[in-house]
Amino acid sequence: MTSYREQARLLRLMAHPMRLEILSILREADECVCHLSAVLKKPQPYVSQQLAVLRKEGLITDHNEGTYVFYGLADTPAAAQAAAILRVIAPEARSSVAGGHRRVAGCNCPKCEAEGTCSSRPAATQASNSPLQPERVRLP
Amino acid sequence: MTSYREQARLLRLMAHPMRLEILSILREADECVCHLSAVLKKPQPYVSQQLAVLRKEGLITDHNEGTYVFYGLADTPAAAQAAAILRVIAPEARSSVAGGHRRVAGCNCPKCEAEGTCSSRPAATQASNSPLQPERVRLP
DNA sequence: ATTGTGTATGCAGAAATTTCTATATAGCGA
DNA sequence: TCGCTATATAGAAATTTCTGCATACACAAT
Repeated sequence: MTSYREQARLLRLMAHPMRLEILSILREADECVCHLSAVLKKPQPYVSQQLAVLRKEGLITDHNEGTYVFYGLADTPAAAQAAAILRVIAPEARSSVAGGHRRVAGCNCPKCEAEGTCSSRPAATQASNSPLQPERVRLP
Repeated sequence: MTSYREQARLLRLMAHPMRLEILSILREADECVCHLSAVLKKPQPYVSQQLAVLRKEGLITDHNEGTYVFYGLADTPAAAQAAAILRVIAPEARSSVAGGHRRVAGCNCPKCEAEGTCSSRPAATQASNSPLQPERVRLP
């Protein structure tokens, strides 16, 4: 039986808006760091740090695909409990596209690029959408 | 739909060993402050403070019985979510006496006094402070 | 009024967390 | 190789939380 201290530890990991949203996103699909950064509208180092916290506690795992690092829920008892808690506090699916990857402007990962049918082109919304990331504008 | 911030707020309330144990106890039965203080082996002001935190957020409610204040899970959506989370992280009942009150040495509340079959009876507790119970333990 | 008991609250130092900036590492293509 | 991109990490400041302690409050009995 897990002690209250351990249980509180798991809850504390989730008791953070960003980490909670990250877990909520990863519950549906694996995503890369830049994707999370774009969705959460937070600077990449900040997202990376929160991911490191979750990874250190065994809630999520990472795997590389080229230069991209994809994160997903781990296959551990703690992660299973976290998923169960997520189902309790947010039974409904998060994204509009149920159970899938949601393309987002500002992410260049292959997973995002593969989906051609995106309503909003990155170029149109990038200027106003992500002022947190240093903008890399490619001149022709 | 509740935001991640609100959800994280609820989780943070529970992400604390003492508060978690308090909720776990109150899930089974209403208890007075002195009872919780004795069970948790923590000074009364400390317990009261944690109870105040939970009460302020609407997770628990209190009602007076004489000088005693009994706390129990509130009848709010937040409390219902908390109970659901408790069932996830600790499905089994906490106390040996399932679904009931557990007498504890150091608590003089009428609820504890009513149960006569206790292994350790505090010798110096002849303080007849139970206005609701006619049967007082009185020394001649 | 005074005493005693149960409970609530305010406060201060300590400890932990949040969040940012700056910088380092690593893979890929030219 | 170099430059670019994606990610990780270190450090630090601001903020919040934890926790023990003293004391105040409420109420009943003396």
